[in-house]
Amino acid sequence: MTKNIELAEVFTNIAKILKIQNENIFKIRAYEKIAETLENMPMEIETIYKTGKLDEIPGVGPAIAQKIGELLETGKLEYYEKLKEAIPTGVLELLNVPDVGPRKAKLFYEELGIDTVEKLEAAALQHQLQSLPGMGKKAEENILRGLELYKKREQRRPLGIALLAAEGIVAELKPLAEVAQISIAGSLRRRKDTIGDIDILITSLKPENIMEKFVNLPQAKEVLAEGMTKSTILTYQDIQVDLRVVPPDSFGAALLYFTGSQAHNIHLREMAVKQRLKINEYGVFQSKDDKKIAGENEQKIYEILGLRYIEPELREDRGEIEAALNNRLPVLVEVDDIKGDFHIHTNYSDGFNTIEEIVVAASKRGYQYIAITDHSQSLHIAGGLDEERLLEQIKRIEQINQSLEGITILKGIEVDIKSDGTLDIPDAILKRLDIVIAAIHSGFKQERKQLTERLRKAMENPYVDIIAHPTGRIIGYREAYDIDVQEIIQIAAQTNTALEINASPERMDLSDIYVKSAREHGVLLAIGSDAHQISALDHMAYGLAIARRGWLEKEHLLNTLSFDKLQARLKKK
DNA sequence: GCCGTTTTCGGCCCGACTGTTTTCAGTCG
Repeated sequence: MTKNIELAEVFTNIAKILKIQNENIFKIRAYEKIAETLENMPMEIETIYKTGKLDEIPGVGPAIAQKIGELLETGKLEYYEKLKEAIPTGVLELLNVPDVGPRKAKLFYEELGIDTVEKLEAAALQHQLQSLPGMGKKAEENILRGLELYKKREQRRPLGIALLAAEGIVAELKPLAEVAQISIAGSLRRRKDTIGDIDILITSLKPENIMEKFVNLPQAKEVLAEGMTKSTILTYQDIQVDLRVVPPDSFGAALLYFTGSQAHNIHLREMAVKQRLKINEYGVFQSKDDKKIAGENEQKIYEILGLRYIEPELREDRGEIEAALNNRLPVLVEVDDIKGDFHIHTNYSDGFNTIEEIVVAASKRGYQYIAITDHSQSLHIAGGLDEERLLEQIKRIEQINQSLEGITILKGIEVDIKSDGTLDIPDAILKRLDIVIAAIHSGFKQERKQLTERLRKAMENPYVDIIAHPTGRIIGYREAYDIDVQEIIQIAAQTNTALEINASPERMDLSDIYVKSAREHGVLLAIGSDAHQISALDHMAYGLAIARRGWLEKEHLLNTLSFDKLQARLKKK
């Protein structure tokens, strides 16, 4: 795990403990902010520390700079150790139970010695909570329900899963006569790679029927809350869905607010305050007389603040507001810009479809080219191709290509990078391909240095065009392997190797912050669907989401090149 | 604890809902 994430966790926990201790909320926010900054930073904090530039990071002052230094130098933090003596880490876990916040956690710990979720449940079942000050029967019941939700609550879902679920619900609600406008909001609208819950926004003057329909949806397993403006259900997939209804003239303000991110919203509201304005989910208001001056559309709200419209994918407070202010927002790549797919498997290895079936499907999607990239021999389990079968496939593709019009199949391979960094198909064969993508599929547990060197060696190979799924993470199943992504980006720039945005919903690799960093280092990105069947060609949309979240314009993406220009950009074979 | 196109001290985003309350605290997004 990278140091950034480790440090972020320490600062998050400090914030939680301080909350329980009822410290100054702004001090707490300072710790929360640095934790978030660390999580969102593509650079290693250690690198910045070594160059003595910690204080250039927004939100880092003398106190936090000292703490980062101490953590990096000693691996420990005296201040944090002291705090943990007062509030054990187990108590912090209580905060993850819905309806338990810092005040109740403190109450339960101090009055009943509750320092684990298990103890909390036992106490609730024995009705020990309802007699505590400020508690009551209802409150205790709510905690029990919170515990059920806590146990059910899955990890964050891949974007692909959540998006399908949300689109299903929108399709049910949209036809209702009372619905004026409907939109997906929240992190789903921002197309974040993983989704906690689904937010849907509707405008209407008559919400009753809409709410009625919503809580009785076939997808709804359980109703968690039901009100006039806000209801929450749990689906059979255990995904929480929030529906909010506002009047039509607040659509823009509500959409802005419910889309977030929270950091983006706070930044906008701070700007508004300086202009003697107030923004809430109903509109933009003048401070002097509370007069509403905007609300019906998002664009107008940005305009009033002196900003260009900011696409949802950019709203993470990662510099997009400053860019909008200076008219320097990227012109994000769009779906129509995509001319082809660089990562597709067939039934030559572990895919389901034939080359012919895939090319027909790709053609329907308007692609100019696709790369057939089956696994190579080391991946026995996936029926990887040895030299002989690869040569056979090359021949086959050349045959098929002769009969095609408007689309070309690129002869390719997803070649395995062996543990010593060599490839398991010799250069003499790679040379005969149009495109080579290389990937690590084994030896994930190697040391950081060794893994990074492995990738370096692969990128230095004169025939390797793209590194597939560069960090190897699988969402909810496997952590990224321990590579120095920043160094990989630099090597990619030096060797003119593209990095893949693997669009498979459980991979989504590279992730947005590294994509943005790659862009800044002049590295080209290449989206690959990693499709193993025709329907998965549509995963391209998820790859595009990452590209847009990584600030990519058309020119940063290999997939936007016409077939002719693409050939000129690939390494010479 | 951080920060500065009114400030190096005094600010720091905004509101809904719920439950236990006689006016508000806690939680959530």
